[in-house]
Amino acid sequence: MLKLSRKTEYALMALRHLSGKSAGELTSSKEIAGTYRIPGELLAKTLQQLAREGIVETVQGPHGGYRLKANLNLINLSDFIELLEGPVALTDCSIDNNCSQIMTCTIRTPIHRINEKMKEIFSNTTLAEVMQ
Amino acid sequence: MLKLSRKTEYALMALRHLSGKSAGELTSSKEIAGTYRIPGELLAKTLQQLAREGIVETVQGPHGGYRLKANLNLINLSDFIELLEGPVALTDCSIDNNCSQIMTCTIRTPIHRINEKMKEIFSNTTLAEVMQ
DNA sequence: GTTTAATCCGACTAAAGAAGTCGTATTAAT
DNA sequence: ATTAATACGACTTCTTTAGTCGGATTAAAC
Ligand code: FES
Ligand code: FES
Repeated sequence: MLKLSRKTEYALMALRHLSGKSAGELTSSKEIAGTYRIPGELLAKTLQQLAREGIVETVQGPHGGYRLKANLNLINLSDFIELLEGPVALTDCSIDNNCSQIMTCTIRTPIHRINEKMKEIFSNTTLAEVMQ
Repeated sequence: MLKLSRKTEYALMALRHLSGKSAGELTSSKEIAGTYRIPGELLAKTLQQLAREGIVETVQGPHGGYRLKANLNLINLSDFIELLEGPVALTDCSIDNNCSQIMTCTIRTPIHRINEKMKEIFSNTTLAEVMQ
């Protein structure tokens, strides 16, 4: 139904929170979850994923937490979404060819065209812009 | 995950099939389902919905079936998708305000901006173009 | 007027995906 | 040693989507 997953939403909110902090400052996932009433465990896992991808940095142990690592001006929304929820594809066949309709489908090419335009919007939007 | 539902896919394929027929000619839902290996009952229900919306016309009884009614140049993809699967909204709050995060959310406005661009793409595409 | 081949439509079930929870391990400051 | 944080996989629950079924209606053909 063309909706972003909550995971993506939470990730964006977390990044915005982090980008409001002074450089190097650490924030616990608990603080963020508490502020926005987000399920803590879920946010934690999401932040861990962002850490693996080099978007945030983590410090373990008491007083540990997360802080921004990547430059949000250099990450586009398309890559970010694909990171968290897989390929941006209106249909299965938009990316790979695992679509069950592939042999008989008559709308593949036009849908693909629209898909490209959609991806373009996301590609042309940086995470920094989403934080504004 | 930003994917169209199968219902929408099937509906588009059916419309394309119908638009290949000569004006006034009837096609049974069974013929279409058979051609593209689509579950018959599901396609039938979808066509019935399109009929209620005035996009196709139906004739009951033996030798009955469906034929195009609306001009596909005059229907945009945005309306079509919304007809079949509800509002095009990246988040719950993009349309109504039923989002659970509404009080604390910090990314509402930027997401809304992107949502508008996305809808614009769909609005600027007619069904006729998708049939090409 | 009976049979038949189609649409009609709601209710149901099954499958898939998303969201959230839990348990346990690791890390490092105090 | 204790504590407060991250790390991470497995699990459960919830929601949505996909598909099926049963029975009604319609109208052509015989
Ligand atoms: S929808 Fe996948 S081939 Fe057309
Ligand atoms: S996602 Fe709904 S208010 Fe932000």
